[in-house]
Amino acid sequence: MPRETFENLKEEKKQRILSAALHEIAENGYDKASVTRIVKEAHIATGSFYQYFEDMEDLFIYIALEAGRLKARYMQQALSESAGRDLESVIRAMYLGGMRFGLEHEDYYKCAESLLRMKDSELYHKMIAMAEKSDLAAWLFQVVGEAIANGELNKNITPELFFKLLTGINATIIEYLIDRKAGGGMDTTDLETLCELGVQIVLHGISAT
Amino acid sequence: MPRETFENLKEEKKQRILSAALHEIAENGYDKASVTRIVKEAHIATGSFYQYFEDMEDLFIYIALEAGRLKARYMQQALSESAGRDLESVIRAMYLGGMRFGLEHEDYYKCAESLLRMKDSELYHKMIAMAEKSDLAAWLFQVVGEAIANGELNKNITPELFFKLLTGINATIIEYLIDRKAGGGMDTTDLETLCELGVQIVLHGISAT
DNA sequence: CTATAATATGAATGTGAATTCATATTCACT
DNA sequence: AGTGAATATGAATTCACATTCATATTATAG
Repeated sequence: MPRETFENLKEEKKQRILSAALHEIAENGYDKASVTRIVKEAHIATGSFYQYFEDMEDLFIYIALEAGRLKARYMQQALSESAGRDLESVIRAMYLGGMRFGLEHEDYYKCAESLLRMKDSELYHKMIAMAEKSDLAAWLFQVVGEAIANGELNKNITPELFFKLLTGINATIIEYLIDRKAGGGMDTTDLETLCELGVQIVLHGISAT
Repeated sequence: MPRETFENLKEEKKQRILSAALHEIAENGYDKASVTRIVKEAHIATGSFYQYFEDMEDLFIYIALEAGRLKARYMQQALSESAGRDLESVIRAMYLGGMRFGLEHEDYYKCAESLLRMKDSELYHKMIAMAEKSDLAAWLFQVVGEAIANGELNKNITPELFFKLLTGINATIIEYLIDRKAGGGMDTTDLETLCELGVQIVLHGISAT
């Protein structure tokens, strides 16, 4: 968690630092992000950085938690727009939330991705723990448990593998989406279409439905 | 490509260096791998390393190419065991080959993964180019093209997204597999079962078949 | 056995980046 | 304005490497 001094900063400066950090980490990933470049881009002195954060790790934690909170809001929003609480609806909400978040906060998304790749760091475990405590996870757990009990799912799927596949497929689609956006060819209908595609692939695979 | 001196080394020493490098890169990834640690683990002098390789990048290239060749062999083997050349058979062969490779050469697999994450490096592009020239890729391309033309696939899938999903799902399952192996609970039937699960998920999603 | 080339070695050098620290500036309050 | 606390600054320090180099050892051939 950042020091008091950071919280006390004028909003403008705070944002300047935050977006420089976000940009740097999104671009270079967790391991190669450099304090030197961040302070240069934010137009603050090197020493000031350590006035605000213990060290690099401290900054990472701040950004990771922020990303987590932000994404959670998108998830809740999507879930509140959703009609049912059946497996398909919950997956759809999760995908829609995730995709909107990734598209509208590309930097946060990339930072989170990069952090989730560092499977050994404490930070990774903190983020996983946080995600597992969310309402969405609770719902998913319950709904998947029921679906498995009812024999609705392929009998070899474990809940653990299910989650990995679910998030993996979502990540694949979000990255595809981000690339498409960078390439220029994107309109709003694409998001809905791709989201539905993701849901259908999870449920019914790549075959024509 | 390594220097002559490396090729001239006694097989035992060559393997010692190679496996130290493999281990180091698998453990710490492309960016954080350290020459110092490699030479320590391989019991050679720092200077010797530069007798064998131009620099770190040179070593990476060597390992990446080696991993590519090794994986290609697994793919060919799986494909040669396979009956048909239809979409399902080709996907199954690809998954089986990938999973055996990942399981039997965890370090090579992890190195390749880490390299494929560095989307900007030249090495990344070299590896992609290499993969795209393979027989398997050619088959997949043709078979997917036909399936799309025949309306067998979900109409929103593009070949590009198809490949991302295919490799993404495979990677998810391989990682699940590696984790399981590390945890101890693994026998040979698991591989076949999980491979089939992967194929069914790609084709028909998570629903009971 | 000698001479020459090839290989091995690890201390020395150079680099880039994180972190600290002594000093300067600004702020908040009287 | 005056005073102490909070904040800002960037040069100095450390550190962990990669890479080089002068020297030592080993292999090869005559």
